[in-house]
Amino acid sequence: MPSDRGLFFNVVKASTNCSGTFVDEGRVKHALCALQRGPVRFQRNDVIACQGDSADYIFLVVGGVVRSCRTFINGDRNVIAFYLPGDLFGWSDQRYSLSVEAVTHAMVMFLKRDALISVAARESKVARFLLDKTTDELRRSQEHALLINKGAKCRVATFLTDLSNRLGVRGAIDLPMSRQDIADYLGLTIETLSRTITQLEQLGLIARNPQRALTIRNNDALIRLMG
Amino acid sequence: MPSDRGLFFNVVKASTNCSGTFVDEGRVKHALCALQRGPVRFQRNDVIACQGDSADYIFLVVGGVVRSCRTFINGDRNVIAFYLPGDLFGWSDQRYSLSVEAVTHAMVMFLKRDALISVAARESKVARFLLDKTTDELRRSQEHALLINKGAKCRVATFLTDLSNRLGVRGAIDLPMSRQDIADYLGLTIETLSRTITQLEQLGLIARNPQRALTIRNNDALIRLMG
DNA sequence: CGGCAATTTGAAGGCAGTCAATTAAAGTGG
DNA sequence: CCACTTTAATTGACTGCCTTCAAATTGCCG
Repeated sequence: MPSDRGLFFNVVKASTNCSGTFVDEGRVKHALCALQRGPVRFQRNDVIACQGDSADYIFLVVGGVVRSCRTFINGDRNVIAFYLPGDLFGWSDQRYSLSVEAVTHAMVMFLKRDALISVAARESKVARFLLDKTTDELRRSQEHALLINKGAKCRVATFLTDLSNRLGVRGAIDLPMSRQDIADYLGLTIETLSRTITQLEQLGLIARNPQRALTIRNNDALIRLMG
Repeated sequence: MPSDRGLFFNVVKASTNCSGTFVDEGRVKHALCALQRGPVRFQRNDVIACQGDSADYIFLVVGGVVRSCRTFINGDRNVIAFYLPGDLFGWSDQRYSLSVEAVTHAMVMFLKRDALISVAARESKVARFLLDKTTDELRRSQEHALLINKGAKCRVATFLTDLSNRLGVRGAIDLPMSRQDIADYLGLTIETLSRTITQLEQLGLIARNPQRALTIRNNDALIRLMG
């Protein structure tokens, strides 16, 4: 793992996939170092940022899994997205409209938004990085909105397939998040989620493992369920 | 209305809200002119871009209303978003994952994506403009995903409130889109949508007008329904 | 081993969907 | 301008999926 100092620079550099193309690597590195705070460690379910807080920072996940969600006055909660290492998010003006919380133990880097934008104004590689990350998240969000109109089996099948892709694992998926997290993300109750998982198990598409892990037994059938 | 030539430049300039801050206005204008095609006129329900097409262009709505949607093999359709004049959208790599269609007669400007990105690399104002538009759309998309988990009355109330805000009208809203469009956007059937509108009417929150127009009679109660 | 939280399973109810019919509105041709 | 056709929108009756409420089970951590 790289040193914390310059970590964000390394992420940008790796992401833009073009070593040595910064006009002045030292200067860029220095600028990015100056605006980064952390990474900060968080425990499971810690609140990283709260809806309503002044939106001064953009977040970069360095380790673990993070969720962004909204909690309503009646206690209902919706999870908007899960973020994995390398994900950059948290664009708001004025105040956060969503809370950010640690799903697992997590390491998160805080990037001062204004400073980040002014670095982007000088360094087109950084600007490009921000745009790429944001369009990625937009695509994800749109797919998420589409997903919520489907039946429970499709939602769960899609969730499991996407997650195993994002985690880069084949076969056994060690679910980082609770049933409640998944249910709130998929717009289901935990009961319906649990029943749906049971159905997929009985159909032979997946198997339950110890801990929270699941094994995909019939990937093709799972993908077919996604429609 | 401004001349078509340099239209995109004028949009960027107006949006960045800082006249005279481009280092070389003439050069920037020339660069932006070179990458823009159109605006092109479309009739109601015309397909502007089709899911699966090579994603070479970004779209800027100049007039009318546009929708982006996905149609599934079984014929189901979901509307992801409606775009109004000034909205910029269509980020995909390789191929569009959504179709873009005219809701009303519409004028759309086509911006070559690669050219746009390379202009953005040289002009930080343009890069900032792209990032702002994209984060705006991301916020909208996330709110949309949240909306679909709510009851029908809340969805419709939120839709009407948001639309009247975006259109900048008070009282009477001349709905630009069909019931089917709205239903597909809200994740409801047209029957449920129709019944819900009737309910809101009977509650005295809205009134039906000739054409497709609606009048908001009790804005506070409508906002209360949004939760 | 005991206690608490998370998950699973069961039974009953509600909200939106489906199927079908009616009404209203928009487009066409005489 | 009106009769006719076609499409969009509304209304009704019934079904089904997911939710709600409740209980049992499992798993985790002291």
